[in-house]
Amino acid sequence: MAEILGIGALAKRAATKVQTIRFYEQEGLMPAPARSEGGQRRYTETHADRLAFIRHARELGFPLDAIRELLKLVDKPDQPCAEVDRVASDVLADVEAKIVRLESLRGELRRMVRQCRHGRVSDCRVIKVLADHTHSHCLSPDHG
Amino acid sequence: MAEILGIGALAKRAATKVQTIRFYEQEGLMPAPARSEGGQRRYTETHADRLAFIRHARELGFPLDAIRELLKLVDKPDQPCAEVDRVASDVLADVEAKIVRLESLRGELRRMVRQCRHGRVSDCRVIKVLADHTHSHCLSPDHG
DNA sequence: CTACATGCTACAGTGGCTGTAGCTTCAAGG
DNA sequence: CCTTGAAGCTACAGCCACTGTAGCATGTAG
Repeated sequence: MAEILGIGALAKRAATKVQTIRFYEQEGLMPAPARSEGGQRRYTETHADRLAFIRHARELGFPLDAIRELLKLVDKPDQPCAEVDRVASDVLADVEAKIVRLESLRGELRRMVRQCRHGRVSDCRVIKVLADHTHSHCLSPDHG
Repeated sequence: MAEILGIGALAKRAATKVQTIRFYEQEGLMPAPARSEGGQRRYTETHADRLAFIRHARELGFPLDAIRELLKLVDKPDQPCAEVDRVASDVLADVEAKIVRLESLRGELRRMVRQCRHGRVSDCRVIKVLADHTHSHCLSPDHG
């Protein structure tokens, strides 16, 4: 154990790109690792764990700012986890809001596409709906 | 009728920012309008209609490239509208794919937040799930 | 004629990477 | 030991669709 990893090996483990790891370091999400004599980054298991944490959080929709906050909290393990809960709940609320909006868009788009009679552009329902500045075709006009 | 609009008035009508209109002109979505003696943009109803079309399409999730394509098609009203239909269907498919992904994320996040026992950070389920590199807590590990 | 609002261009910043150019270093084979 | 090719380095541009800012010029109402 206590394996030493080059940036490429670390990237492969976390299924990321090399540049992404350097970007996280630049952004303060990953700590600057030791360097070889020639100046190349040398990582440990600790780094691999941290990168896995970041990637998993990203996959779940946490923005980098939220992840930064979580990483700070992880270093204070005796504090209550209310803050952690809040960060996760914020991300959840954000995801839920996005779903609501996208479902509304899906409805409008489906109706548009369904009404298309496959005639000429001049008669196309899709074009007509899009050109309709009054939004009178829309079920809810607040998709803006 | 045939009202002449300054860029501010046009922006207000379309509920956009002034800069957005200039950006659309730069991107070739809005035609360059006439200018006043002093060099300020002077718009007509035609411009207002075109901007409304662009905004409505944007609200429905059409990317600018798709809108560019639609605007070209609008200028050929005698062609069949299969292309229009395809562009709209692509956007719909994109929206549907995003919904599927977000619903999966919502599931993971809800389970994470629900399992939080509101104790110490060191025991926090949210942190544990995120730190779990094996994704064994996840219903579907392919949220990446 | 004087304010003050509006408009102009040009450019930087957003988020989260990704790609490129032009170098240097590393590791394996001969 | 030497070469070769992969991998790494820094620094910067690009993606999308805007948004904001700086530093001026113009337009309009009183």
